[in-house]
Amino acid sequence: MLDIKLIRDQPDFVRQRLAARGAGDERLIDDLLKLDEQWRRQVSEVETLKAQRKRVSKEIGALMGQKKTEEAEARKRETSALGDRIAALDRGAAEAEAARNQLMLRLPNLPHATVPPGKEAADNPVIRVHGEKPSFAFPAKSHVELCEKLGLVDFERATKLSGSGFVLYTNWGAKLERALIQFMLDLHTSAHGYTEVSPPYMVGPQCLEGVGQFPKFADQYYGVQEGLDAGTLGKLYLIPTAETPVANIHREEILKESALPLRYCAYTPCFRGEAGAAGVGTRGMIRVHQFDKVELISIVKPENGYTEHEQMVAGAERVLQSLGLHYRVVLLCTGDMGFASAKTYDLEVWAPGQGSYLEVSSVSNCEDFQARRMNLRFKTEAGDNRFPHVLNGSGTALARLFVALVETCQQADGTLAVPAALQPYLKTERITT
RNA sequence: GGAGAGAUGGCUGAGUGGUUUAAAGCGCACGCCUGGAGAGCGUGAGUGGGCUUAUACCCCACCCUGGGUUCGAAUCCCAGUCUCUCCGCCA
Repeated sequence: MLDIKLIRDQPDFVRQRLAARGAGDERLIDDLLKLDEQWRRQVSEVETLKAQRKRVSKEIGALMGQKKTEEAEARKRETSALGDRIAALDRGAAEAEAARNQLMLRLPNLPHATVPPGKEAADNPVIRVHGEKPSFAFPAKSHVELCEKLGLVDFERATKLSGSGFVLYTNWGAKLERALIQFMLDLHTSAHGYTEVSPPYMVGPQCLEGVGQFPKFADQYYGVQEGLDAGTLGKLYLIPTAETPVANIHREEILKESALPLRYCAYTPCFRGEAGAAGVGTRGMIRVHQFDKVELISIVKPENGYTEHEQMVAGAERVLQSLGLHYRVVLLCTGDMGFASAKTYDLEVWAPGQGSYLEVSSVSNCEDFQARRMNLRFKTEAGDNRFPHVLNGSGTALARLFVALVETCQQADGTLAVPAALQPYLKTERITT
């Protein structure tokens, strides 16, 4: 959520920054200012009346105390109409405020000044490249073929269980998935200072609203119903990312300044409806309804937001480096950023069998956008309550990492050479049938 | 799922319709006192919003949430949420 005071004081600046994102949201600013103006007018009017009512009620109380019943009754009659007027004005003000807030919740974050202008993914500049594309003395196979030959994934039976977009890891595939999760958690908690948490996989709608997934993108997530009780539908949602529960851990709290920075690391499965994405990358496991991910969340003082951001990207990169994967870091342009983000880097890992880069991490500084929605604050030494910066980054997402790893590690004989970093977890140097 | 109890400020806890702002205690901050500390004394301190150059003044709202009754609600009425205890079921 943007700061209403910023919108009031610098509407042109806000319009300009929203326009840079290219979604046309800047047109909402006029409506919003109109509603805000209306709300403020009604509030100050109703508050005057409330002050009056309060005064008279006290006088009536005093008269009653002095047994001046007749006078008290007379004052009551005079004031009886006041209540109705207040109620009517209150209702009008509440409506204007609610309408204003609905608009506020639908406005995306403003891009940071260092975000390059652009319309789409093709406009994202590559910031750096790590390593080189591996070359093979044989034709590189796709992960689909490798996984089937080595029995790592059973695509057909996954479909039998849950339809398309689901993965059944089997044997070494399941072990590899688990090894990757544990390797990443260990790396972030021991080397990067994150505290491991294991959150609920179902959350209330307020958590989705808090991070900016609701209300605008409500059609992309799975709502849960308890048994046959349709009345419970919509009370809980399957998390689309660990960001949803973890960033909300301290919602509605006022943290001590000394508690910051807070750094959390969590493994969770992620559930995504991917509505409208049918047919796009559905082959194999590039785009699925359920995947595993290790997520990083930082809550920091605003002045430290962007150094934390760089540090978080470096932490996610370390995962790919340790696994010997070739990747590049991309800075998302204004038109390609997520709703809540002010600045985002994507990590794209090379998948030889696909002949393309796969997005395995997205690291964003949402500045105070989410903190405002969650009403998460910290109290400074001086006693002021301020909104912290909230950052999230994948560290990293599986399924796609699995794909890139399998395709990168393939050998001429169709087996996989396990990277040194994973050997302690898998207790083998080679994955064969 | 059944039965009961409860939800008040950072914490404990009083308050069942009014006459000044939610008593009191603990904890907290500052000051006085002291060589220093403690005790003691004094002062202050919540959150959001409106009005403002202003974190000043003034005003409004907030005693779990949402409705209602009333001139007036922490207090009365209705609905809901959550927590705790016991029972049942259960990994």
